[in-house]
Amino acid sequence: MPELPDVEVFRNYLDSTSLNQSIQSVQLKSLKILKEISSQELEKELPGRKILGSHRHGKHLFLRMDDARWLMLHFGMTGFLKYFERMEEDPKHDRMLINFENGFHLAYVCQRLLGEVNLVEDKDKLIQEREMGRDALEMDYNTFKKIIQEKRGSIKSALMNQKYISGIGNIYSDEILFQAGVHPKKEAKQLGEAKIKKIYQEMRTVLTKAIEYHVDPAQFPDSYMLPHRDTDLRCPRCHNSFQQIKITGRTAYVCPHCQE
DNA sequence: AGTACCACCTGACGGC
DNA sequence: TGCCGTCAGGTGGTAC
Repeated sequence: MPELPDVEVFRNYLDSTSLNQSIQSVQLKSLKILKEISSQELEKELPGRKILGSHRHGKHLFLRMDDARWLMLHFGMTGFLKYFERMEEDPKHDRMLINFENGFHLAYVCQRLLGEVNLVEDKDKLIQEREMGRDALEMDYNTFKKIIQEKRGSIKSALMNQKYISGIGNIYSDEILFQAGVHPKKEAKQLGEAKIKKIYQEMRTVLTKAIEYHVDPAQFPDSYMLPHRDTDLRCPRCHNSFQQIKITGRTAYVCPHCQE
């Protein structure tokens, strides 16, 4: 799931459930989601603290703790959050459990263990150290244009490169390019200014709308690719079949008739 | 600076 | 029922 819109939905979910509550205890159930920090440190440092707010950068979620540190969550390909009271509701692949003093629990769930949890003093320093690009929804047009014009390779891999633009993954890059009528294999450098502008506008529209629809494909307009990806595999415009091609190892869906 | 390929992981699905 | 290959909305390393 977790591209920019998914993580924004997680953020809203967290904000409406888990803020300003004292943490009683924390359990790490898998060490594989930890890269820079030990389970002992998390289990020792978080109890007694509260989450005061949240910030999203691309696909990363940062939770601001009341000691000014940041709990960083990345969701890999299969992660999400769940807030619940009864332990029977604890999801199957819970990897970290935050137990609040009010009796509720927040689970960080990550089936394939490709996500990461970390606790840092300075989130901006981490963003810089890990060379994360500007968040896709925070990026102005001129910066976007410069990035696209300077990149070699396909427009799809340019959009998905987190080092330049943070937040867009396989699904939403397909959707943005479908809406813009641009073929994902098109060389970024060869795009004219009108097309770059169109892609930029569609990037904003698609990501914003996806958040509004709570990333639920059933709520997307029929004119979007997403609802058709897992069903009829047909282009809602021309009704021809979507083609599946490989671009830098990922499966891209494309309508050869509507995208050039 | 690109791409191709592998690795990290778990699990679902189709073919035999 | 079981085994096997393949694939999955992410990312990082390596070789070319």
